[in-house]
Amino acid sequence: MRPTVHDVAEAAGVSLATVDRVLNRRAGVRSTTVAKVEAAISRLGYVRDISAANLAKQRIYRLVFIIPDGSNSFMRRLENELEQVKLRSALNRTDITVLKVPAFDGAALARALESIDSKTISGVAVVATESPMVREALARLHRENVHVVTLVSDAPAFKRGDYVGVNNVAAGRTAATLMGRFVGRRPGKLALVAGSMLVRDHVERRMGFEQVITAEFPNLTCLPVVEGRDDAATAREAVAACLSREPEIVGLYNMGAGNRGLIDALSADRAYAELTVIAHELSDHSRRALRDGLFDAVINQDAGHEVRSAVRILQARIDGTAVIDGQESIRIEIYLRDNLP
Amino acid sequence: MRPTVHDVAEAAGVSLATVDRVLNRRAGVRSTTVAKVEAAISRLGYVRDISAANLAKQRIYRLVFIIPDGSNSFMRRLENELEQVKLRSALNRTDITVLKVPAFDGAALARALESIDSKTISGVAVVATESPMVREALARLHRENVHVVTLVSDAPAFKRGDYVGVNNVAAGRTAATLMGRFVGRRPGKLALVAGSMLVRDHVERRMGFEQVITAEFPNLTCLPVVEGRDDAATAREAVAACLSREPEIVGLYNMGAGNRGLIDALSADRAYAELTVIAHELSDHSRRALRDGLFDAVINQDAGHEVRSAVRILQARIDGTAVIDGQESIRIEIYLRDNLP
DNA sequence: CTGAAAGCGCTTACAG
DNA sequence: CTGAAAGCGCTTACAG
Repeated sequence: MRPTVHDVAEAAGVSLATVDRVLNRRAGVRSTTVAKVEAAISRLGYVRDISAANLAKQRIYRLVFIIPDGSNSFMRRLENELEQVKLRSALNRTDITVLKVPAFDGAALARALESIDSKTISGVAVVATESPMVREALARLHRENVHVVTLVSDAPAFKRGDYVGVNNVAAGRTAATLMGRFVGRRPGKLALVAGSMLVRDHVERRMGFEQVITAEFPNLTCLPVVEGRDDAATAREAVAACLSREPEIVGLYNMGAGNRGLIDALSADRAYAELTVIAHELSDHSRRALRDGLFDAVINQDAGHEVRSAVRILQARIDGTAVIDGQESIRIEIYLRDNLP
Repeated sequence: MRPTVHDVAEAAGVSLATVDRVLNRRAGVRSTTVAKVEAAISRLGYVRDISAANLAKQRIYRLVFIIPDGSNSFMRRLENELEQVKLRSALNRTDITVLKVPAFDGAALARALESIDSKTISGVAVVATESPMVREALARLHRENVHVVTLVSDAPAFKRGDYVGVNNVAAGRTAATLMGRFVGRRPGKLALVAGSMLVRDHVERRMGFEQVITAEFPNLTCLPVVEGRDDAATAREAVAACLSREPEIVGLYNMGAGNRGLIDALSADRAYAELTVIAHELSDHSRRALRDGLFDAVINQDAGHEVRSAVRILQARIDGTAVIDGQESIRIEIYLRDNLP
């Protein structure tokens, strides 16, 4: 049988209340008493039963998730996964509030972060936009003991939280290797499409992509990045213009959202079916494009995994327990039409 | 506040004990009483707190995992992940016993299954070998209310359990698409290496691989399968012989274990560096081969995910709660040197 | 600075 | 067939 607080209390010659004080590092215990209890704990190999503790405490993990508003389908998928988690959240003594803020808007994000009451909220997960105001707002939460996780897009200047998302430089490199290998040895140009070069993920993916193309596929050259604003109509126009302007294009890499617009542009001319196309994020549209052969590969991150991971990490930080790294590391997934889940 | 058993008891005008009897479908309650309690439950929207129930019951989930013995490094990885889970298992009121049996040996597996005492064990996860004895042993467990999960390798004839693993036909198809695209348009032959054509996973991977090569890459032809017995030395000899016998080989697909032998054979002649090589399962050896450019892609399934998933599913089946499909579906992962975790 | 007693949401003998 | 009381492993006022 595992030892309990009763065993510790008896072994240390103190009461349950005192054991509890030591376990929870509450002030006001004589240091010799603390030592006695700690000795008993390590002698017995006592490990606290967190479920029982949470039951007694009637602890509820109050978490806030802040994600971008708008039509970006990956963000909507994230929101949908959050809804799923909320349905089961009562069972985990977890209460999740979702806040939506305008995309690419540091000031709005900072305001949302400032609105968080550290008295009632114990953890925050946020799709970060980089800005000094955001950084300061995150720092305030950290000072007030609110645990922070950055989700999908990191804020490297803020070092006090966990990041749940992929390494986007590596994701760009992965796309480039697939592109180079799929295109083969013939020479040609590559069209690059991003949402905005102001967003960190897209900048990083581009960097990784160009690194590999330059170093390993000298037959290919990258054209300047076309910005689609993560919006279907804008992306369609931008891609169509680029494709008609540059007849030597052999491949296209969309590192942002707006796959719907991209698909429309590619469907406009049967000659485009020859292009090697690599995009990000699985959705109904990108799945169909893979099945139809319009896309050759999709790089994905699992939104459900990210949401569940962020919740588990916040809970672990709040409880002070360990995080299982293997379980929480988000993979750079490659999908062909053959391995779609 | 969520309603509790006290609220239900009061609303139904009965005692806690009776509420508990109804909740746990214990016999010996008058049907009108059952109806009253069930009405109260649904009226209040009562949901049982499983942690509290497990605390009161002092429930321990006693699980047995049966995996193949031997040098197959994927199986050793599975075993290692099980050790990790066991380290944390006391926290989850879970007790896991690992049984190792000779690989490819249905009789030995059946004996291990027969040794399981259904009085004390409530769930079993097993890397299945197909045989009538195994099927009967699994059926016995099911009859005696032991929940069963097949792990990595399914036993389709036994339909009463969950399968935690990948679709191996799809995995073979995925390998073939990568092979065909990486090789390009030049004609040539493909070497296929398996552990044994008696194992279901390998048969299925081969089927998927050949389907796609035949249908979509007419420039390529698959050579007869070479058996490496999932053993390094045997695999090395078999591959070396095949490569020297067939000068027109442009690609090699290893659908089994034994990557170490494969790597040795490929390292023997610098000309082999030109080959497109696709293998299964990430390990120290296959990672290095990817980094060195000896392997072009590795198809993987996440052993840690599989073990944790099997545990969660067994717990859910024992508790009668829902499983989260998205969380438990095992992905066919593709790794290039760029997206290694 | 420390302890006795009640309580978190369940389940379990035991008694009737 | 049903209920009162104690207990699972913790925490929390409250009293001293």
